[in-house]
Amino acid sequence: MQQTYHELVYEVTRQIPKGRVTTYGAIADFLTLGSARMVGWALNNCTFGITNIPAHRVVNRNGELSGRNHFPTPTLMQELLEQEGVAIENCRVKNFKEVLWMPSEMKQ
DNA sequence: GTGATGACGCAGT
DNA sequence: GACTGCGCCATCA
Repeated sequence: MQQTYHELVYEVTRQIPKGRVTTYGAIADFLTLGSARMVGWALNNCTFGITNIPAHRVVNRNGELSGRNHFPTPTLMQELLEQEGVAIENCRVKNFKEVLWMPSEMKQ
């Protein structure tokens, strides 16, 4: 069993604290994947069985819920984030900078 | 085996 | 400040 990108991405995504969000770039940089696209691709596989992966906490560099279209319902992502205390404005994370969480914080 | 696509990011214009 | 084009690696047709 090889720890592919998905495994790593899943693990990192699972470590995202409640009320916080991270970006594809942050994960890509932390895992040194080389490109944020790999993260999106990995999460795409994750949605295959929406397990315990809070993919709704992963947004793009702009803080936009770019992946909402891949959820059962486009609003689910926003709903979940709002329930966790993350303010969403026009499909974008409000105070994105304040709720932004980086994988490196996981170790601290 | 080749071409196109993907839940993105960055540099250049 | 906003938009466009290119690159990243892997998977699918």
